[in-house]
Amino acid sequence: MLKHNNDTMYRTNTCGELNMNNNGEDIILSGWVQKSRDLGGMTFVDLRDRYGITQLVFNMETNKELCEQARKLGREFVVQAKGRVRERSNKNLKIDTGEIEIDVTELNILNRSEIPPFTIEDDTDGGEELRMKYRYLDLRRNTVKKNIILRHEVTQDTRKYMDSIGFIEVETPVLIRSTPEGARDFVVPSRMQPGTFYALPQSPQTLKQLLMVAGFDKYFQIVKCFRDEDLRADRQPEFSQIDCEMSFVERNDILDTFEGLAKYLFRQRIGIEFKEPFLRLPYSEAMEYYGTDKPDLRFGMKFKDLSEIVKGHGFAAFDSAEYIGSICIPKCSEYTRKQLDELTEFVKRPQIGAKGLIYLRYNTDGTLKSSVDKFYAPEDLKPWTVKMDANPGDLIFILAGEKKKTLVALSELRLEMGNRLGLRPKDTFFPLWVVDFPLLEWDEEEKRFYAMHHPFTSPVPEDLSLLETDPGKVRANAYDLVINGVEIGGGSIRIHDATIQKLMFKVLGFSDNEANEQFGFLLNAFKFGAPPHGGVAFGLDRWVAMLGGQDSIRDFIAFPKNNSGRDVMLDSPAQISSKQLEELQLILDKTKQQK
RNA sequence: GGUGCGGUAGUUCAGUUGGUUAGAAUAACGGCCUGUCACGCCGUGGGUCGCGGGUUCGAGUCCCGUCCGCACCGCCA
Repeated sequence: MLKHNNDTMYRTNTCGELNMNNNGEDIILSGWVQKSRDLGGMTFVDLRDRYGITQLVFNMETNKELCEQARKLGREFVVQAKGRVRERSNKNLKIDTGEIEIDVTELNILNRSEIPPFTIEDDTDGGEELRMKYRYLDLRRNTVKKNIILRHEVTQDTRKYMDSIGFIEVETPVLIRSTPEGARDFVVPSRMQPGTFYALPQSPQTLKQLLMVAGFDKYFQIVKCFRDEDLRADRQPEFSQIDCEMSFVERNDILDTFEGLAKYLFRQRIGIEFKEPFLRLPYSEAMEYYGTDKPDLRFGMKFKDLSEIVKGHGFAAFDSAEYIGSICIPKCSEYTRKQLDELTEFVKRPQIGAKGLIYLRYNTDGTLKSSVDKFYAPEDLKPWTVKMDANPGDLIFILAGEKKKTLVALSELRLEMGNRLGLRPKDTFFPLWVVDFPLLEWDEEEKRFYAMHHPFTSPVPEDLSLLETDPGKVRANAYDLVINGVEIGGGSIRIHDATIQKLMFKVLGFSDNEANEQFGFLLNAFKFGAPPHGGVAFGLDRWVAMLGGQDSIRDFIAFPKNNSGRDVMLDSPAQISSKQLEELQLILDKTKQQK
């Protein structure tokens, strides 16, 4: 190790590591001024860096000049302090370095700072917009900093684990070609071939399949993906995936392999051990019992269909309904009229769109009280409680209507009740695989099938014969990893047979020519010995946010975009010069621009 | 593309039925203070009420438009 001359050295230690073991040592610290407390005769300065905070002390009696210098320090000044570690007379046990302080003998201002627009503290006074504009200041805050560090740890763990089981990381290009299926592409104009465009990958899907053809039988990559669609708290236009693909595997090989990764990350990062294999729930059951393809199974409230029991009593909303779904809320029979009205309003909101909410109180004394007593005598209501396995003290909610919509509404109601009853704690995790998704989805507007996952997804073998006769019934050999109601990742066994791939394109309405034009490179590759293969991709941002106990992925990305896809710090996207436009042979349609 | 909520001091917010000089906290600045760690006390400065238009004797407040932010629906294979 090089020996440094202390006169030329910025620091000997960080602001997070000194304690009583260092008592009496001469040290140098560099960092930012978090706060100073001027008591007249003496001044305390909290010096902060990535590692923590150390208190500097200045005393009027021992060094008047230095103390006055310290008084002039502003927040976020970058300073270097030389001095000696000593025990505090008043210890602060809230911080790691709270037993010691630095008796400063020399103070150097390395850089000054303007007054920051918000406080650099865990509980900042800054609003979201301001924090994003000054993201480099926001990142100095503990809460955001530790999220970014967590992300680092998760990516390191992932690389370590994947390497240990024989996967190799391969980088795939970012400038590729646009494909018509799926999300809207981000597009980059080509200068050398004016009038043509690259597209940024929505995922390296086809490229990783080509790597399988190339014989790299276990591939992974932590990779940026791009989708030009509207944003949400858990959706950014550029995001990162842990992208994986394997050859000579069937579905269960993949699920087992990546269950291993999931368990490893939970164990390493938050010390949670999953001993049992993850539940594997067919899509059809997820929809029937939870009304969603990403159920939160931290709590029950499974749906049941009451159609057979409740129809035929003259209550039109039930008698005319395609589906009558019900959930049982434990121990809520005492819900007030106001609470029930609130929940009725909740399900009637336009986003949910239920017509109304029927309730049945199963009182603790065994009596029954429903909002449809006019149509049902108590003895008619009794079978409801039996069907729902309800106990005295429970509350039963019923929604009726068109099946698809009602399931969605019931799902929202279930989650709302889960929230209200505190059944969705941040430190509890219920992972599961949802399997056997439908292969295709019918688009009523375009009158054609779309691939639910993507066009390279293999049907489950026993449904293959249906592909030409009844495509809507075909199940895909596809799976999602769902944790706490969040889709963390998904994948499938791919088609590796050129004939089936062609058939798939045909079902999707591609002519041979169109298929060749868009995906010829893949179909060609399949002529040269494509191994059976499949894979999965995990949303890194969502996974890290989940481990960090938050819903929004924004604070787990160093420089995220805002709700409208803008980077308010860089002020991007932005206009480009007319020279740039000329080079690209692009002309803007001024009539369509607002400014 | 749509729905809801919001935009007032550097910052976070309050501002009643439309009515006199738009407030609080915090931050900043000045003064006092020798064990603070949300230090304390005294004082000072600080406003394009997002922007444009309208109604009115009078608009932060009501109306219309617009921009920006957040959440959601559509969208996201």
